Formats: sequence, structure tokens, C-alpha cells
Amino acid sequence: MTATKAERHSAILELVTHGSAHTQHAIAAALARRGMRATQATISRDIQELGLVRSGSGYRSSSGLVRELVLSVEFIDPMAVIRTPPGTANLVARRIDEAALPGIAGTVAGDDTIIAVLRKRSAGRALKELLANAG
Amino acid sequence: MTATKAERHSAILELVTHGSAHTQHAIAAALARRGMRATQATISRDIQELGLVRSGSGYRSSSGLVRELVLSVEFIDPMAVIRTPPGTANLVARRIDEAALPGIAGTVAGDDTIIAVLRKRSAGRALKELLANAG
DNA sequence: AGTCAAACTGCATAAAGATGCGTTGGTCCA
DNA sequence: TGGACCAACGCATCTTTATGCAGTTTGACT
Repeated sequence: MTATKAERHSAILELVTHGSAHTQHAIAAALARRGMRATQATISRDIQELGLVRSGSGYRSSSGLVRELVLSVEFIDPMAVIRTPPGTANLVARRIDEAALPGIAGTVAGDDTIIAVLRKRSAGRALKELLANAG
Repeated sequence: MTATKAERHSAILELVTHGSAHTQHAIAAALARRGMRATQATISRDIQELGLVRSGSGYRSSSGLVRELVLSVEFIDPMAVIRTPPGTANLVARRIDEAALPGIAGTVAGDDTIIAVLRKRSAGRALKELLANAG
């Protein structure tokens, strides 16, 4: 492998975002064009790890919606302040609660703002990943 | 068939809501227990029509979150007018598009309102099923 | 350096899902 | 009533995805 697994994951997410990920073979082919060798079996595992779902004729991120609802995330030790569109804070907060990240002590949601209390600084990364990728 | 297609769809959505829809064969078996006969092929088509997605080990509604953003749905032949919280109409509309319901010709989204153009009246049912609970 | 454990991947194959085609049962209209 | 038309299905089959297993690579620790 000339490329790392993380690079491959990034490339796959990019394909998904562009809507050009219809089958796992197609993804493998697209990766090959970028010089990344990987078999369908590997892609299958990648997709599982990235939490992607297939709907209709292509793959997409399962938490795309949450990601789009998150306007900003700011860390102020030991909390994270998350801004969302008006009236949607509860939705996003619930999604965060459902993820049950061990580093998150709890969340409070207002109308367009969420405050999450972190048990430790490192939990910030997990939270950021949840909001930026798949859950 | 003693049961109608709509009843079967409702039953499937209920299974999905309860998280007990892991494979199409399993769904067929569950339906059989309720006295509804249907083959995997039919379930496959149903799932397409209902816009469900398979993630990990089971099917679920692609619109769990979307559902909560939908304030109201009104049908005015041949359209559906959907109200959402301010600023979220585009999100919901995109989700509807992604579900790729065959009966929906297209959607336009403003700030808090979506208009979906239906190919036929019956598509309204599918849309309602997508946006509302096991109806 | 040498060793062990864990992570990663390909191969082969099983499992799951999609679809072309033909049949059936209903509806509409002359 | 007879026929045209059409949505809904099942069957058989093809495509797409998941996975058990074994070989290889990576890293941490002596």
C-alpha cells in the first residue's frame, strides 16, 4: 500500500460527497485512478467504519444532516459550545446524547445553542469527529 | 394477498421503528407472522418506495431527524407543502431528494417551506410515510 | 535485533439485495 | 360482456455486499 488507510478513508468520503460512489466496485475503481489499490472487501470494511449508508443508487454519510445543522463548535475548557439554526438545538443535542460518547458528561440545549460538558479535554476530538463525520 | 400494499408498508415501517428489520428475508418472515405473505423481491421494492436505508445491521428510516424538523405537511394536488423551522427547509428538502422516492418529480425549498411536486396522487402517501410516523 | 500482539488486507465464497419477465386480478369503457 | 390497460407480485437470476481465514505489516516492548 502506498497510501494509508486514513488517506483512503478521506478519499472515499470525498467521493461520497461528490455523489460519485454508487457501488463498492466503483469506489475501488475510482481509488485506483488516484493510485490507491484496494479491493471491494476492503471498501466494504471502510464503509462500515465510516458509518456510510447506501440509499437508492449511492452511498452517503449517515449523519450528513447533523453535520449540516452544526454552524460552529467552540471549545472552552471543559465545555463545547455548539451553534445551530434556530429551533434545531434539541435535535442535534439528542443526536450527541445518542452517540453516548464516554467523554461527554451531558448536554443542555436551548433554541439554537448547545452546551456540552466534557469530562476531559480529549473528548473534544471525539465530539468534533461526530459532528464532522459519521456516527 | 389478503392485505394491501399500504398495510404492508405500514407494517414494514413499524418493524423498522422497532429496530427489528435486519434483512429483507427477516422482514418477509416478520410479515408472514402477521399474516402477510410477500417475497424478498417485493420487500426490496417496498424499501425502495419507502426510501429506507440499510446501515450496519439493519434498516432504518433515512429521515429520523428530518421527521422532527417537519412541522406540517399539506397536500394540494399535485403538490405537497411542507413547513419546517426557519433556515432548515433546504436540509429537509435535500433529505427528501436523497430518499429518491419514485413518485416525487422534484422539490424547491425556501427558508422554512418546501414545495414538492408529485408525479401522481399516490406519491403523497409515500411522502407522508417518509415524513410522519408509521402512518 | 527479536518477539509478540494487534491491525490491515486480499482471496474465495456466502449472504443479501435488485431486476427482467411473465402472470394475475382489478378497473374502465365501449 | 369483452377487451385493453395497469399496478402488484412471484420466480429465477444477476449484481452487490459481507465475512471467515490466512498471510503480511506495524508497533510496542524487551
